[in-house]
Amino acid sequence: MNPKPNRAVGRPRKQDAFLDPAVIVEAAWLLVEEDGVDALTSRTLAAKLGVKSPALYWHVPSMTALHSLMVERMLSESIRNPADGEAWQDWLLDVGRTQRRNFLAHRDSGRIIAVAPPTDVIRNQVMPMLVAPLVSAGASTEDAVAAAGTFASFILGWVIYEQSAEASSYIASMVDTSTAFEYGLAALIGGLSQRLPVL
Amino acid sequence: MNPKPNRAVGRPRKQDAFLDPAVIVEAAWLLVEEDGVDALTSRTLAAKLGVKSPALYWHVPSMTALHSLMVERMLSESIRNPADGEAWQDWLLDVGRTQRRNFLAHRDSGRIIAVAPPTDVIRNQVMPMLVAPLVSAGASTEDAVAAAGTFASFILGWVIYEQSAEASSYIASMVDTSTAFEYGLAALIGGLSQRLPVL
DNA sequence: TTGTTTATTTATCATTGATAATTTAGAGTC
DNA sequence: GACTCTAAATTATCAATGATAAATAAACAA
Repeated sequence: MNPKPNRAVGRPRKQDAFLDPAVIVEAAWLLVEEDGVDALTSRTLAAKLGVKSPALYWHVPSMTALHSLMVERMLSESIRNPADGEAWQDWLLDVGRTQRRNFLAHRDSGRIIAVAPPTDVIRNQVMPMLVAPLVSAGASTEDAVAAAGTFASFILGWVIYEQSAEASSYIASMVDTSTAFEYGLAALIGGLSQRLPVL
Repeated sequence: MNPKPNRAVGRPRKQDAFLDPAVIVEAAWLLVEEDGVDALTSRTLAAKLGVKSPALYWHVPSMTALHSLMVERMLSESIRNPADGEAWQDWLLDVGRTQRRNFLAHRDSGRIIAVAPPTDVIRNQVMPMLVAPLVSAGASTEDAVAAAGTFASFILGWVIYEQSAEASSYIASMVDTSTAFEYGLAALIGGLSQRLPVL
């Protein structure tokens, strides 16, 4: 249950805890998924890893930095390049669905994204993966960045509301949430298609 | 400087502090705008009001509830009904600009929205003000709620990114942020226009 | 064997949200 | 005017939290 992988060469330590940032991030998501983000404290997380809380600070500089790493991990798993010959609209539609699904699979992820500064990986790898296909399709950098930002904003905002118990029960009392998301996603991509002089 | 309005009838008290939720919310926004949301603690807020922190709990049940009231206040000031004969597209465009402007005028408001459960006022007054004009224009309830949710999600997500120093400096290094917002807002409303079978 | 580096623990802080117990001052009644 | 009642604050106090310093132990190098 506790992530205690094979001890690597040259690594030390008393018991076989063997921490590193990836292991900590993994455990952090597990903890959040079980008990919610308010239960994610340095002590509860350390306990889950069979360790005392100051040990975490050897590997991760702060709780905020950990939040950023958690987001980095989730985002990296939620983006892909278009397949050969895949229209950017189809690709973006699929990425939107994937992102919503993955974000919802990580409890409270919207709140965590909202407070976590983006890491270098997010800025230099993840975001470019969203922008580049639009540029490749013929959009200007300005338009592509605006479109990607619009898309990312919609997904983030949507998931925040959907993950809020009060907000989502309110929405769900009137519409099917997934249907509404599909509606919004299709509208957004449709609107972008009108504006981006590409395809 | 400190909000200490005219003492109302029947109200007590030693010095002339005279607290109530509205005064507390006002002071909370001032504090956040000066020092950021991380500086908003029960003690700093109480100090700003010339009071000790437990006094706040007589008027507001918790810090989270205060966040919700702060959001309620800001949202209430960021929505209006369409004017007579105003097309819903024009109205929604203006509301989008107003919301972005007001949200940005309240430092860290995106983060606060993300963690604050919606109040009854938000659910029963603010959101309906966004949905009703679309229904009036002929949309089904389902479509109107989906469209309003999409709109609100975009605004929230956008402001969260724009208020994040790291995220917005990254965006601003490539595009003019306001231009990009206009682009996204126009695209979204254009996409909704295509889908909502209304004029 | 001794010393160095890496990773962890113990001990400790200041800050925070929140509550209990206490106190003070208007308002209403007589 | 004295007496009470209640609204609204204060003082005192907690447990939880993020974080750091100091001590410690295991692996490795010499």
